[in-house]
Amino acid sequence: MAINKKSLFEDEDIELAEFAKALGHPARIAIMKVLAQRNECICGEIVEVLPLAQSTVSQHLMELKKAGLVKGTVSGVRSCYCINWDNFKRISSLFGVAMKDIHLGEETKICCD
Amino acid sequence: MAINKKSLFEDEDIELAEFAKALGHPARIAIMKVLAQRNECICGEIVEVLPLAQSTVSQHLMELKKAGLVKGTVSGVRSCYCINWDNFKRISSLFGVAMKDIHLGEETKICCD
DNA sequence: AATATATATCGCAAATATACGATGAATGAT
DNA sequence: ATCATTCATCGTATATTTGCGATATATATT
Repeated sequence: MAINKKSLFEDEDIELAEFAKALGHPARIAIMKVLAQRNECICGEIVEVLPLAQSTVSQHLMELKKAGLVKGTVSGVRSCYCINWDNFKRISSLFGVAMKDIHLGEETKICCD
Repeated sequence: MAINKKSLFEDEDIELAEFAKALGHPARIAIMKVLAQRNECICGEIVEVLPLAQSTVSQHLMELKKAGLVKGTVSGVRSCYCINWDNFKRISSLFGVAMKDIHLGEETKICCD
């Protein structure tokens, strides 16, 4: 019974995992890259770049939004998405620090060989 | 029909996503932290630290192994797990660079407000 | 040899994710 | 007012993930 046990973990671990999970699909990595590269907000151009149906891209965008990495507004017929920089900077930095902390454990380790 | 379309993405995006996905669960974040902190390889001590059944922890370890972030050897009755530093350093660095690249896109952006 | 211990694996159930086409809602163009 | 365009959402099918208990396996211990 796949009960959600995630609330039993530390808040930081949950937050880090949510960030990682949001980026845990190549489509969403690609979307973030596209959003970062273009100088204006993007709409359905993302759909053209990705090898996925429009509805599927929409779902991926929703997930990135839910994770706080992206925000979107409607401008006429189109929807305008862009990176939620405040959140992205905060969480990606947190993640980077966590990775660096893990890395600090390397030192004296010679094991599992 | 959930066909696997992942092979249609760029290799780098796939690799980054696999790394992120592997860390996309608080249990696996916690495991990596524990492995990094201890000075010897850990076995079932991980089970004691996590709020999950032994079999579930074993599965999470398998996933980290499959993603190349962890390696394990058998030593007697116990299993010894530790971080696969070569791989971890390479992929986490790749991921860090990708995040930094995304970050470079911030500049002139004032949108979606 | 018999028993205990540690861990992996199997089998299962439920939840979540992935993907698409079809449809709906809102806006822009004619 | 009608039609076209853009995007979100719904419904659905399938795949994957998450989780557990039960069982199997391999090594210590007695």
